[in-house]
Amino acid sequence: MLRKSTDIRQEEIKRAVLTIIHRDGLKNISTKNLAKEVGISEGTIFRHFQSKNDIMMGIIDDVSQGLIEELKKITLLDKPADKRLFDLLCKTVTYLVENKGITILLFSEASYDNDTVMLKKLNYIFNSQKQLAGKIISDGIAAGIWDKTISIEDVTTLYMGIPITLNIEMILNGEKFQYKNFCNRMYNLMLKILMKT
Amino acid sequence: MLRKSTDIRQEEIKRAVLTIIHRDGLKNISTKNLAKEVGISEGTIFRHFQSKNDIMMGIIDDVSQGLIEELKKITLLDKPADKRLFDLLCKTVTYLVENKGITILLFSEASYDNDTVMLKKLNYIFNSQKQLAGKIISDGIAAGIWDKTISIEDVTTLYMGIPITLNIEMILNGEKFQYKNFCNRMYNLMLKILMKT
DNA sequence: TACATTTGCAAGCAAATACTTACTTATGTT
DNA sequence: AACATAAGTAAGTATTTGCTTGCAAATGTA
Repeated sequence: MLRKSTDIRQEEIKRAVLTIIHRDGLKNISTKNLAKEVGISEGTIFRHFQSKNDIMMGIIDDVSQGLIEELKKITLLDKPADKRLFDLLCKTVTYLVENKGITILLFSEASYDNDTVMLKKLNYIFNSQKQLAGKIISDGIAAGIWDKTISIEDVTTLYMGIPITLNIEMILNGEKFQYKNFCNRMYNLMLKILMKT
Repeated sequence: MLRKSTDIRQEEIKRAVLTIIHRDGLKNISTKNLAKEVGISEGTIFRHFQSKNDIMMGIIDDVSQGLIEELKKITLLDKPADKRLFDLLCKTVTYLVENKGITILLFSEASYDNDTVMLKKLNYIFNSQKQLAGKIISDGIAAGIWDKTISIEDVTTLYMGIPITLNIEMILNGEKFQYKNFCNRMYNLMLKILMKT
């Protein structure tokens, strides 16, 4: 009987959630299937997590501490705004491609039970991204490289559509979808919006 | 005992699905809750639908025959491309606001069980919108009002982010979210992308 | 009025759900 | 070697799930 620490098992279980969502769909993330995927018994899952909801919360916290913290660093770097916006977008796209299933989870959890704690966490993830993009755009305008007449709120709303569309395409078109150059292509469109007229 | 025809009951049941999703979350669309919302017994639901899955399929078919057919009409109207693009976007936004819960349903069904029939229906809904927008943009370029160097595929990908972001905002910000002028604001951003340089 | 059809419901079904219990076994420490 | 602790399991729990059954009553039609 191979034994592993709670730290390691927690990571394995969280990873299994994303694997199952991406491969088999949301319907199949039962604790029974989760256990099977990891190769442990169902009871062991509850040795390492208090509840199934705690697993989901854990994954969402990972996104906050992983992706969002990375994006903050990019935003605060001492680089021109256009470079930072490009990096911000590409980092997000890369993260979503490498963690397939995460947007489905975020979206479904957001819609699952109108749970306020969950909604706050998801609001943070969504609005952080939006605000960081807004910060960079604001910097670019201040630096004189972008159009000062545009509405930052509107541009960031449109910006937030990019990662979400990416996920819809990933679900619907599966392996066929081309993420190569995806961030470059979307970045160029954003540039045209920000461009001075 | 008040009795209604299957036609009417089917509409009531489908409407109840969207109401519950929007008000209480995805978790609560059990046949028991559905029956309670409509004011009938659980058994009666299965008098009017063969299965719960058939209810979902019915709603998705409604979107195809309702929204998508409307959008097709707009696309084929004899109007300038810019007017049609505006109408297309506004019709979509209006539909989503009036049918709150529908995007959650579409998205969750798409991710629920990797069911090919369902995925085909959803692919049709997604790609139809994308193609109709592409058709209008292509017309606008042919008419000489828009930039012929842009990638229609890229612009329509970005375009598809708009209705989806709208929904995320509706879920996360609830009643606070301002849909007023939403389509105008997004339309103006699209125009800037399409603009000749 | 007679009768077939449609719509309704209460009660029940097997299967699945998240989670618990009682107990075993491996592992690190003294 | 002795022991405490952490990690594991099989077999349960109560509850919920989508769906069925048998029968009653409303409705349309002759």
